[in-house]
Amino acid sequence: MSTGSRRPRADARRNYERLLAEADSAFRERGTEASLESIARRAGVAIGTLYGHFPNRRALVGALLRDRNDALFAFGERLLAHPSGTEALADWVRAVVEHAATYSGLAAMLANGLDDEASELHASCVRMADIGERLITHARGSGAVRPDVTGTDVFTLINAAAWVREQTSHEDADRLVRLTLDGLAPR
Amino acid sequence: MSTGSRRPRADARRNYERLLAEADSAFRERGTEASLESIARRAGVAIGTLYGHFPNRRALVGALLRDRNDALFAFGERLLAHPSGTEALADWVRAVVEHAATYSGLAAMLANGLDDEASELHASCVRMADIGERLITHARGSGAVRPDVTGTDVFTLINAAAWVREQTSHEDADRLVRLTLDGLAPR
DNA sequence: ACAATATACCGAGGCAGCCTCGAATTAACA
DNA sequence: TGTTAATTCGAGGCTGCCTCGGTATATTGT
Repeated sequence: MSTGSRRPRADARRNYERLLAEADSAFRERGTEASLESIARRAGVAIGTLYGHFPNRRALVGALLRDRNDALFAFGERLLAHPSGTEALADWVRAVVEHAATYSGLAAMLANGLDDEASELHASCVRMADIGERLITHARGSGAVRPDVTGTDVFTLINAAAWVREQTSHEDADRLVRLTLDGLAPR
Repeated sequence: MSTGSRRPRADARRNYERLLAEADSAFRERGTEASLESIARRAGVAIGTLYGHFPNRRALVGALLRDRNDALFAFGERLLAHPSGTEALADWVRAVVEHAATYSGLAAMLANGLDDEASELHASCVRMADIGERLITHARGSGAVRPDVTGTDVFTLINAAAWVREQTSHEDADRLVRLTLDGLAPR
């Protein structure tokens, strides 16, 4: 909210943090569609203040995800060195599904994030897709994956599984992942 | 809206039909979350009238789906006689995904319909799951499907693919279906 | 044709949520 | 301690959900 060279105001910083904290718990409890007004209320701040810090819902979600995303990407990079391409791929899928499960509604935001250039989450989605792509290449090297399978397929599977997990259960999502990953193998 | 033994009022019947027609086009254009007030407006009817005919959104969707559901189930029953269990299963999955794609948001309603006893769509979901179950058994007979694959897996795949189709594209959904169906086969 | 009556319609109104904007406040700095 | 730019506040306009009491009218029996 500042541009000049002054030190950022203490109240602004405090409110920013409070908003993040309340948003996190609201999103965990009620999903990414939780009321922004109630978040502001619980943070002890007027609604205008919330909008001052975060122009829209996506910005708020994006800010909350930044750290977690970094950790996730780091994990993905490490997986590229995994001896088994198949296992690395499976671990990646499971990790991202787990990640996407923190807030219900997140799967939809991620699925759309790839197209929507304007989104804060766009960069993260691109990064995720890229890691998936490289893991596929890696797995193909071990001959464990069909030649026609793409990074998009992995991204799709991840989003689908995350959504299933939101809608029904961990177990159903896991079964879908297992079955589909099996489907990736050459016949 | 009537309980007695009188002949149903002509205006009521007319409004009912108009509401259904407008709801159908609104849901096609804007998904199942389209504004009910705008549907009433476009049907030339007051909002209270809409609620008089359909106590809630689910009832409206349910009424719209009734015919299509019947056709779908009939198709499913016919598939049980298909010589190839695998093909029958694939055809079924594709048909239901197609069906669920008519309104965006429908995939979520179906995914929840299985649990939610109160829902109008509950019966349809049960029926769909049942047909899936029988098709799996059928396919297992031809040795084309692993013994541990369940009807729930099929239901999950269908919902997931329908959702992907809503969110991204026909193509992505198709690829997910193909890959996962391949994963059902014994190794 | 005309009541009588059940049936259906209407739409104001209460509630919640989104988002904006001008006025009021206040932290940082000199 | 005054100045100033940054930040906060919250009323208000908008849309949408849903209910309910009052009103209109289609059907029926005469």
